[in-house]
Amino acid sequence: MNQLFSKMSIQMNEHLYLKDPTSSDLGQKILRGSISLISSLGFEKFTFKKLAIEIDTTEASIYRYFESKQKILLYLINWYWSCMWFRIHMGTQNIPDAEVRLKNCIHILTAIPDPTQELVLDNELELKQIVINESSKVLLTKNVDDENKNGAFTEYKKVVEFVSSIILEINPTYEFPNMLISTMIEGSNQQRFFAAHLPRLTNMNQHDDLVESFFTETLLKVIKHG
Amino acid sequence: MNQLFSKMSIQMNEHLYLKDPTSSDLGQKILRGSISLISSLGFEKFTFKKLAIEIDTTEASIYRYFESKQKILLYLINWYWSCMWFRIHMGTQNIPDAEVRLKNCIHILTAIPDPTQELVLDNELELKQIVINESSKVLLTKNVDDENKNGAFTEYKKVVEFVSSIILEINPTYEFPNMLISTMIEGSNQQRFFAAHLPRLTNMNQHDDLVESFFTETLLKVIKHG
DNA sequence: TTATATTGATAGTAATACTATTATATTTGT
DNA sequence: ACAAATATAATAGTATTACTATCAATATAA
Repeated sequence: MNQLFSKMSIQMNEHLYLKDPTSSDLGQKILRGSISLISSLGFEKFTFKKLAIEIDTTEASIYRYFESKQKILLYLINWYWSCMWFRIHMGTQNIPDAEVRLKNCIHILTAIPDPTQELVLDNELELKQIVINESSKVLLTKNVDDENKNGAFTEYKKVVEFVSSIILEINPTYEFPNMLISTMIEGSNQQRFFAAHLPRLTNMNQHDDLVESFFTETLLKVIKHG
Repeated sequence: MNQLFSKMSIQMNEHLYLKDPTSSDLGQKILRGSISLISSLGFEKFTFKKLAIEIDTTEASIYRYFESKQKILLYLINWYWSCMWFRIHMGTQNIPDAEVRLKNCIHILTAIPDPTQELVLDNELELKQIVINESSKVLLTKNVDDENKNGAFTEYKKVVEFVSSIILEINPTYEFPNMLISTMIEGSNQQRFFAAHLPRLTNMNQHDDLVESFFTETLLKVIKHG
């Protein structure tokens, strides 16, 4: 049952749920339903009531799995980052050249994955869209520190540190590897949002996707001119 | 009365309010009060009821100035960007060397302003903090497109395009000036947030501020190695 | 087959995001 | 100085949200 959603098994942080949603039918309907509703309504208009109607259950039942809609979103985002962590491992194994490894990571972190080849989760594309549009709504809150203590962002931090270490292999004197990677990750999501809604803030449109090439060029220039 | 808050007069987009809040005593109390409450509570816990109590008026009176709390936040963000636009003009006038102009812009956009020298608004520091912590909550919504049509982001876009044009003066063949500047602006805010709450995503802490030096170094390397 | 856990059905509460109405000040034009 | 217009205060009310609580029905496991 664990594999229903994915080609890999993911161990999720237990502070994010009250009852493991992968362990039951209803739990999985909650995950599926929330992905689809958050995508379509946006996080502010997404409610447990609406989700209950959508998946034909009751608010009370959903509350047995998740404390709040914020926790569901944290769960989904964590799930996405576990998936990225997995893909980054796959994409850097047995590659001796650090620059090639870095380029693979940049690709994984900034490009929209090719649905015929690269997907690790069934709903990876929808999940990525949720990360792009909604993740700052649970990150930029007064209780980040509590969520952080509970490990809500561990997977994300692991990814950033892993890629930063590749940068240091290429240029051991480079001073800002973590800043560069977290800027790239957040920036790539923002640039996609801007391309869709505020194109004057970018140099691209929705049809020619320059995100990966922009960040690849930027990072290599910055790292190699130490 | 227009000058009560600032050393410059700012013409605010009239789609952002129902009644000009700079035109009355109550209006100015609403602005002051919302800046202080949004800073202390965070945007999600900020309500018109709480603001009404704080400034000793009623919800109904506040609703005569602003349609919703989202509009107040948009107003404040717009105000901040008008202020940045003004500072960027001041900081680039009569400077023939494009690289110096660019460095001044990077400073204005990424550094915390020196309170004894650089402030243009009384509440510029609080406003900047609100932009750092809250602006994505009105940007990343399903109605960005409507707000954008109403001109809610015009000042921001003007700033990005102005600085991008300086980049093109330095290197006319550079392909991604707007992406670089909007990534820098958003990134500098995020890096400050990370330094305060998720330091593993950065290479700094709250006490040694590397944001300006990181972005100055990055931008110059990227632009000049065409 | 009895005990246990899981879900459904229903109800209820406090807070939020508003709208509406009327009364009371305050300002302004003449 | 006074009527007219305007701004604000006071109060009430509604639909929705974000929960909590209770109890019955149903599936599952010992």
